[in-house]
Amino acid sequence: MGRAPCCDKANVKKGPWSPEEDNKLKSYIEQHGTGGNWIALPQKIGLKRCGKSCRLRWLNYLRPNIKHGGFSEEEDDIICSLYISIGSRWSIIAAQLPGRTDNDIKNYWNTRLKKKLLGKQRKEQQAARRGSSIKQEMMKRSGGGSSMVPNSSNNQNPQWAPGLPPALLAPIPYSNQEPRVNDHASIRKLLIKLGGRFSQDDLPIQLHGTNAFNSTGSATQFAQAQSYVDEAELNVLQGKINSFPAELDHQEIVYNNPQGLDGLEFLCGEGMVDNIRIGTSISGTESNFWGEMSSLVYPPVASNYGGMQQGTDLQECAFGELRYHRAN
DNA sequence: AAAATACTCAACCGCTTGTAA
DNA sequence: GTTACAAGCGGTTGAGTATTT
Repeated sequence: MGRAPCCDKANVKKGPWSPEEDNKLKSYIEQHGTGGNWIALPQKIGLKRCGKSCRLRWLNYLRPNIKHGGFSEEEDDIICSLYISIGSRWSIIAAQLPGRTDNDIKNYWNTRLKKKLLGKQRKEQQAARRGSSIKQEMMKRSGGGSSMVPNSSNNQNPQWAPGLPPALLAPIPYSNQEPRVNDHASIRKLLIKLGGRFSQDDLPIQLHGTNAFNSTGSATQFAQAQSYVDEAELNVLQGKINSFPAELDHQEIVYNNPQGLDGLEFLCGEGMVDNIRIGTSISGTESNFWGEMSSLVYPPVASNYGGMQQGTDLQECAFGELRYHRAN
């Protein structure tokens, strides 16, 4: 048995809003507010629209102080930075950009920002190819084989082409099987690796320097973002971890980042997750970027990440974090 | 000039979350 | 604790527009 529809679909108008409809909705809300019930609102004002549609129209277009288009470089940076930190939580990202709506940011990201970044990626790829062919040529001439020479078994090693992860060297992952899920993770990786204005180091600083984290509202929003990691997700995560093939144990789970974990199977298959460092499987000394990022972005949970980095049970840490945020 | 293709973005859909009864 | 319902959210669609061939 499915959910009851929120409105009578047969008697509801769809499609673009007319100026008359806009005026009706706007003037009513300006005078009376929403009345706390969007579903009832269209009937009150004689609009043949679904309540959800009214809400969306108001929030995205009619509400005062809405900005459209013309995203600044600063806004780009904030969006990218937050995307790295929290993924496609558009409403939370929008909360950091006054006058911007989640829909606007989402569209902007999907249509422009992502491409902008992929443009950077292509440049990096070209540079890498140039670099690797020179390297190969040099190796041929020197006659020396090396473990760094790519072959069928180790060309997913991130150490090959230093500074460029497999994600940048491989074709843009847009397979039929996993068309989008992994996109979040690979783009995040790209953002991190691209350096420059999106470099790992300046992200948190930049965010603190802007309005992103210094308002009380932001703290709440980020606590909310954290609390999205619920028990069910953790169970799924645990399942994924348990089912990891042994050869992947040098890779790193993106802690506390459910969207990064989505599509993990694919990432592992493609060798796109650099390091997995879970519990006793932790190895190597590379820094845990997500952990570090999160500890900077979400100061209250830093201790938990510390615990995880020392090999503390993942689930316990994550639950501890949940408890913290829910208690707050 | 016309057709094909690419791009943008407003709006919809369906799922999850929060909350009141 | 359970149920029902509205709000909120992110993913997706499709019409309109711009650009390329």
